[in-house]
Amino acid sequence: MEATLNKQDLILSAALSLFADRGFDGTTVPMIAEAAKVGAGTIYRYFENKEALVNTLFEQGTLALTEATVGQLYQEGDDVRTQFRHFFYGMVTFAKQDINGLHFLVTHAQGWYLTLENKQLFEQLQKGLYAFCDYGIEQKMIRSMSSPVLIAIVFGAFKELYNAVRLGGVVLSAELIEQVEECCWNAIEYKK
Amino acid sequence: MEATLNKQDLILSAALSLFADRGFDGTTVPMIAEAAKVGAGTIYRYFENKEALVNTLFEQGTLALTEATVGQLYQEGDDVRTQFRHFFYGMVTFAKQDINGLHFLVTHAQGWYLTLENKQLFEQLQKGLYAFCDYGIEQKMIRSMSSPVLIAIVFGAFKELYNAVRLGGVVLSAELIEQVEECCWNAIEYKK
Amino acid sequence: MEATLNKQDLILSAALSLFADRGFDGTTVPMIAEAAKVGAGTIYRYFENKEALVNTLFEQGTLALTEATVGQLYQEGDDVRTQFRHFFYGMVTFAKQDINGLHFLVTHAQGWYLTLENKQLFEQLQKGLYAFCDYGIEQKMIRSMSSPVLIAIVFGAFKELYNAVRLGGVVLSAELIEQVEECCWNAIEYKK
Amino acid sequence: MEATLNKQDLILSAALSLFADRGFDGTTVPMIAEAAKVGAGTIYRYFENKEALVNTLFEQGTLALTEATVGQLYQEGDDVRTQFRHFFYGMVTFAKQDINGLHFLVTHAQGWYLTLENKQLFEQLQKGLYAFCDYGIEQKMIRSMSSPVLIAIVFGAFKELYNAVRLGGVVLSAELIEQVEECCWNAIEYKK
DNA sequence: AATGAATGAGCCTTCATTCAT
DNA sequence: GATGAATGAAGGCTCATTCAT
Repeated sequence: MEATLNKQDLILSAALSLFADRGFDGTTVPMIAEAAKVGAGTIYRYFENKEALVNTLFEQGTLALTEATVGQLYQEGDDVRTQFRHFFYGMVTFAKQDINGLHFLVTHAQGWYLTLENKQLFEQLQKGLYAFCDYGIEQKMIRSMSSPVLIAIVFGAFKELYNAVRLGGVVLSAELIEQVEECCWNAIEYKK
Repeated sequence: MEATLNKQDLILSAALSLFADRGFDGTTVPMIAEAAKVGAGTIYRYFENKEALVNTLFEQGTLALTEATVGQLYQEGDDVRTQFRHFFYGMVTFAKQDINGLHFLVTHAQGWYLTLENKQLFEQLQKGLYAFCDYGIEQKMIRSMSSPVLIAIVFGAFKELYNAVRLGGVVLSAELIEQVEECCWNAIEYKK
Repeated sequence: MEATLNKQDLILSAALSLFADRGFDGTTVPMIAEAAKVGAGTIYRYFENKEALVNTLFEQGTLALTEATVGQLYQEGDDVRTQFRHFFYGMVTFAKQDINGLHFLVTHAQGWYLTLENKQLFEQLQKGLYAFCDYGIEQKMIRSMSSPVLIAIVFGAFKELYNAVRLGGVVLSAELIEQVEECCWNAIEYKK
Repeated sequence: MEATLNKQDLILSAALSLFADRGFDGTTVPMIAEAAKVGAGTIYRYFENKEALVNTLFEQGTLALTEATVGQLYQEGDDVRTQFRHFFYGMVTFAKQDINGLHFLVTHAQGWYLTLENKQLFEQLQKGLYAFCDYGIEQKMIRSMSSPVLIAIVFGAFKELYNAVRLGGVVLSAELIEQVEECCWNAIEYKK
């Protein structure tokens, strides 16, 4: 069944866990090899070096998160409140899929080892979210504030929450997620 | 003015910046020495090793943040809303004092190099904040949710915001801070 | 011929020479690596650290010397004089096999880096020799003196002699060895 | 009373103990400073560097041992047996004076840090002893053997014995010393 | 293709030596 | 003269990377 996981995926998956837990610099290639159950040399058949590996993970993650969030916005006929919900549940889905993926992305987004392309890719994601905020402000649905601040609030809250989940301190029920979504919306919604 | 800074403080300050930017494992002792403008060996006159250095910073930071936040709570005669404001402005003051300090703390709180004492110190801080949430819930001023979740939301938002400030993407005016404080309160306040 | 020597043996052999010549603290790992014609890192594939390396050598040497000396004693039917000869030629054989081995052992037997096990192993060797002296005294073949003193005399003489050989100042012929053996026996034999 | 010991002597004395115990390379300058109860910098007021310090000790020791041994030989009217006794008791006196001095000399005589002058000084001492042996052989009082071998036997035995004393395993009474002297003489005396 | 032994650059740390006080 | 804080060269050791099998 899961024998279909090829070596490259094994390596990527092992590396993601370790990077999320210990950071790029705190993770050694032998650690990844052992966790992926491959020889250390094998990693270099699939990735030019350790930096290429982290950049591959970062790119995949950023693209997936972009798709899961920005990609949910602007669905025809949706009002800003609904779009926000879609955006939020996009993050939830992304986070659920791989509890480490989100933490890896946010803890490695400023890494010195990231390529310019990947740094820009992450900025694109942020800009997409800023644009949504600006649209919501225009529609008088979202508080009139600098959109990076608004995104920081929502995204920061979400990120911290899932970090607590990842570390085992919090268990999220569907109901709780719904409440958190409401909290986040309350934080940024436009008040008459 | 600042010529009074002794070598130990120079080292601590340089290390804090570098740890905040590159993480513990991504920062080398020679990097710290160069940034502090001291010889590499000098660092070992003040700190037993690199781990002792990071633990000193972590302890100082955690104590200061505890004082700045939990220490602001439960002032006589204050209602929950006012206490929250004090707590929030405590964080603002802390963050303003050393823009790297907050980011350092949160990015290093799970580090393998932390002593048990420091891990417990940080947990104490969290527990203090949870207790405040529970009190607010009891007073029907804060939404009835698991307090770690509430703290994650407020603290995550704040942290992300100041990270944006640290990275230069956001400039905080007094007015903007006030608004953010309101946002955070809105996120968690009790709704009839 | 000796192309069969594996890396571990190359390292052990190079380390033995250097330790014998310069002592443990005066020998650097890069020195050993160069002498063994391996990379410095390779040494750590075979030995946990420099101390483990010196302890391996010490253990091997002590066991071999014990076998070569104490192991020669108490052969059935041998009188004390013959046993002494066997003991002496056991040392000769040991010293010939590796001219550095004996000097390494005696110069490192008090080292702070030795494990308790190795210190005890060396003490066992000494005790074995003491026991032989006590036996010889009982048989009225060896002078009645404290056995550590008797052993110090014979062993010290032998050791110093082979150190002179090692340093190139003395060449030992079979005949000379025989004479030295007689000298040593004369030193400790029982006189009517 | 002993306040007359100046700093230089304090340093020399502390260094001698430490070198004898841990060897030159295993002894650090701060160790010496602490044992001598002076600042580390003070050592450099009296000695150009660590090597100069060890060479000073080695020179003093070699000269004193030469005086104590070779200096006792060839006293008018003494036969070879008596001269040997004087030589032997010269060593005893030397060793008694500073139990570490003898061990320091013999364990450091091949050190890479010794100056050529000091190496030659030590060789002179050896040559003086060789000459005595040759004289004794000529007089048919000492066994006809290569004199370095004879010296190795006597000196090696003596050295090892006093090392045992130094390490606390053996206590030498006047009577025991007399016996050991006899043993050593027996080892090398001419047999009809 | 896969491995892991081997390598050496670079890390953390120590310590001989200097120098301002 | 005496000190010990400061330094940086060098040591022990790790680990990213290569390559023979």
